[in-house]
Amino acid sequence: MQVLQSQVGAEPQTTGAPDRRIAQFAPGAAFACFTMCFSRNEEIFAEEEEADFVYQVVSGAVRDVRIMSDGRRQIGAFHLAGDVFGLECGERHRYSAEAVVDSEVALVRRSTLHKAADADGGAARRLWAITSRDLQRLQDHMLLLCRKSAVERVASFLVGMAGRGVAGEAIDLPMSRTDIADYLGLTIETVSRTLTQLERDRAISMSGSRHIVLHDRLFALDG
Amino acid sequence: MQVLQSQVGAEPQTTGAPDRRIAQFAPGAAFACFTMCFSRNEEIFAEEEEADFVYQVVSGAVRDVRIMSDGRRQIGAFHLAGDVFGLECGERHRYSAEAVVDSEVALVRRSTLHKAADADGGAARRLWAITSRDLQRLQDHMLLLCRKSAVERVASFLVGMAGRGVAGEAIDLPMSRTDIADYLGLTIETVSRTLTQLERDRAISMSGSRHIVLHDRLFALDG
DNA sequence: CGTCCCCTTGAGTTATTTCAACACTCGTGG
DNA sequence: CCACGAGTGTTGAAATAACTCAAGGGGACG
Repeated sequence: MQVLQSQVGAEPQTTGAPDRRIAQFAPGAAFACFTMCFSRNEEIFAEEEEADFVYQVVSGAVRDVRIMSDGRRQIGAFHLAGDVFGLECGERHRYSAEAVVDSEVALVRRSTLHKAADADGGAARRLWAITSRDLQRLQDHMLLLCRKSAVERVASFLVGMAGRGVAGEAIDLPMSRTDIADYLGLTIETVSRTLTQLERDRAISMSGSRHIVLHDRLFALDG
Repeated sequence: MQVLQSQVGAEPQTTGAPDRRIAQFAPGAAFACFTMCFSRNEEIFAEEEEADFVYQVVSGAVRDVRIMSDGRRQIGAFHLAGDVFGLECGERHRYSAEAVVDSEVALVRRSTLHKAADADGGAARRLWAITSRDLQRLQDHMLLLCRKSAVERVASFLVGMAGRGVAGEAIDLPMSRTDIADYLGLTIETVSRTLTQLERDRAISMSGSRHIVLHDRLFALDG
């Protein structure tokens, strides 16, 4: 997956050391950007913060987080290499974003995008398409949270992750059980037990808690 | 709330009898439209159907519905007078829409909107803003489905509905318990029991199953 | 070698669901 | 006017999926 033009030689740098490049958000939507590196669990932007930038994962993984006043946490999405995140039509971010593992991220100024959108209907429509795709993903995820069992949630999650990586049944999960639980609306114990059960049922194989091979029968469990 | 310009004299008509008007989607976003009436439980458009039109509720209420192959149902949103729904960036609808009660709906051709968007960045951005607002509502709703208890879900729902109607603590719920349950990710029994409990706790008063008066303490339960 | 973090597993608890019965409203038709 | 049935909402009792609490395992790292 080509994320950045002239990506050759893009090595992770220390936080705050920018490097000018071009971010390719979609076919026909390229923008001047610079890149930054964030270490594991570092916050990329905060909820309610001014949305001065739009982001794209170059390498690593990012999570969208919302926290309730009493500490209950929800993860709205995971972003992998190539994914755009933090794109807001309004003035402020509505969730915070954190690096799941050490990650490199491309930043584009929001003003750049909005200027392009105001000048050119085609550019505006491409931004709209990105938001629209996010909306669709959320709708699918809402159905999961609304009506699926724990086994179905975990199965859907694994199948979804498999569909995003390189083809093949083996996947690497960069995120912790806690992250998965807060994404699926379960507890870490339930996630852990469910994975164990899927392995007992020969729907998956695990080697280490983050490397999982999916078997055919798993797809039947993805409600 | 002004929904249609020259709305005076807009009487419900039989399904399929169009009437040319102007739909005011947002400040600065007005489009030629016609109106149609749908009776209770009638389908307005189906999942996967070509998205030839965009809709706005004139009167009544509309629900977005998704159904799983085994019959499990989810309601993604309720739309009341003034709300725009069925706006897609892609070619097809991703959920079906049904009238909750007898409703009048304004229709705008999708091609009209897309032409306006391609020609004018400002128009495109206003469409983007509508989708972005939907996205925000979905994010809030996801947090509810992910982490809130039954009491919190029902309380949030009531407070949310109250915020959409005319000011005041009294609200009319046009939708059935089944609709509420499928919106909140609960069963009808749990919704019913929770409402009864809220009334016992003097957080609400009910007169008939669809007319509810909210008391101050309810807002504390809205997690 | 000890500590920290994360994951797993077990046992007991609980919120919510499931199943079943009953109440209420509203047309329709005798 | 009342009987009837369909549709909708409420309530109770039992079942269960998922949660909570608690303990232990294993790898990474100083």
